[in-house]
Amino acid sequence: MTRAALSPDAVVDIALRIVDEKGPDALTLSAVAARAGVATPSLYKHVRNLAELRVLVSGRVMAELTEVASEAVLGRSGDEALRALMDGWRSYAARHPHRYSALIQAPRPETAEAGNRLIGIMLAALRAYGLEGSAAIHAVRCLRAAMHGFAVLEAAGAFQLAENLDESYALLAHMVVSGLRTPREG
Amino acid sequence: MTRAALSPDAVVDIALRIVDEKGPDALTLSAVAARAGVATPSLYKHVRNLAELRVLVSGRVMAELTEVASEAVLGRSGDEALRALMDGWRSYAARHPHRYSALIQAPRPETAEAGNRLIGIMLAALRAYGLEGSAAIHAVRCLRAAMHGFAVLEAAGAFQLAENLDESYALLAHMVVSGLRTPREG
DNA sequence: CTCAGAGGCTAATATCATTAGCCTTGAGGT
DNA sequence: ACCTCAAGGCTAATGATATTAGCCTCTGAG
Repeated sequence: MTRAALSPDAVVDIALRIVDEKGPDALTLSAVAARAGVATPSLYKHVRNLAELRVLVSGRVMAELTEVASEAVLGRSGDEALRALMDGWRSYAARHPHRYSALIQAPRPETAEAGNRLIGIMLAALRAYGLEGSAAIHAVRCLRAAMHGFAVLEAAGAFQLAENLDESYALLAHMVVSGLRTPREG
Repeated sequence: MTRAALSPDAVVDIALRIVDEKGPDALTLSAVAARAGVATPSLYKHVRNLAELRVLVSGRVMAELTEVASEAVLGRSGDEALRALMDGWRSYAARHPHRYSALIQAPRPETAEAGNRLIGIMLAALRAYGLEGSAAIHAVRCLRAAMHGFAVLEAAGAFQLAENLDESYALLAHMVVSGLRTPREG
């Protein structure tokens, strides 16, 4: 390494700080360069372009979320594991709303393995429900939709009323659990 | 009206067409002006700026969604109403994925009444479950999170596996219904 | 027939992203 | 001790885009 200086990871670090402070829309190469104390074009030595930087940021967020999720599930099973996963997920999103909003949902090869790991954790959290094959996939999708939907709306400040959000989320968790336990008619 | 020409509504129409065809990120004043056959600055005679245009677009989408939702709930009640609402919601999002992605969740005064109407419809769809006060609010939040989460992920192409999406969504609906019907342990 | 204003236009400015091409420095081989 | 070369910075230049200012021209109301 010819110089101390920047590196792709360092650029992503700075990007994350900007996202946290001013939201995903404020993530611009100019802003990153300014913080790095470097001219904008210099960043291209570390990152292909803005689009790629966004993907890298998203990947980092996904990794953090995976960390949180995996810790939540560790040593638990059944409803407890599921609730812990859901709580961890929401709490991460609530702690870092901008960062969570920077998550790119459209599948990208660069974040494919991180995404798969995350899905693996959800599958693990559902293991106790004895879902087979496709049933497990459907369950993961629903779990993901529920968690993500709530997280997005909460991060956007879309829940305006005074009612306690923890209670709302507890109901959401109850829906997931009872939906998995209750047999489906016809 | 001094001229046939443009109008705020016409501008939004064009904006919607662009969003539909190329996604929300392609919505730019240049693009709108080009389609309108007008110089970019002329648009400022009809719309305050790009941010406002986005809000107007979002308002239009919200109104359409309200229309779909209200039609779905009309003449139905109980599980049937809830499922019809959910199906209508998802089908709108699937039919117009870009448009759906252009929905702004952060509450804005300009779209407040449209949002309230939408929430009113969700409340109506839940009426048969006999929820009182706060309980109804929590239920609406969960319903909204579930529908929105699934719609966002589906629109983004986040569900990669081959499993049938209708089935996944049916499970989600089942979760909501059974969560509302099943009593919650303490 | 007049005239005010709605609605277009051009010119100008600022911010970004991105590319091209140059320069310096330090790590390693000789 | 040198030499070289590439990594990593830099400046200059280009091209979108948004936005503002200020001008011009119909058109419809009086």
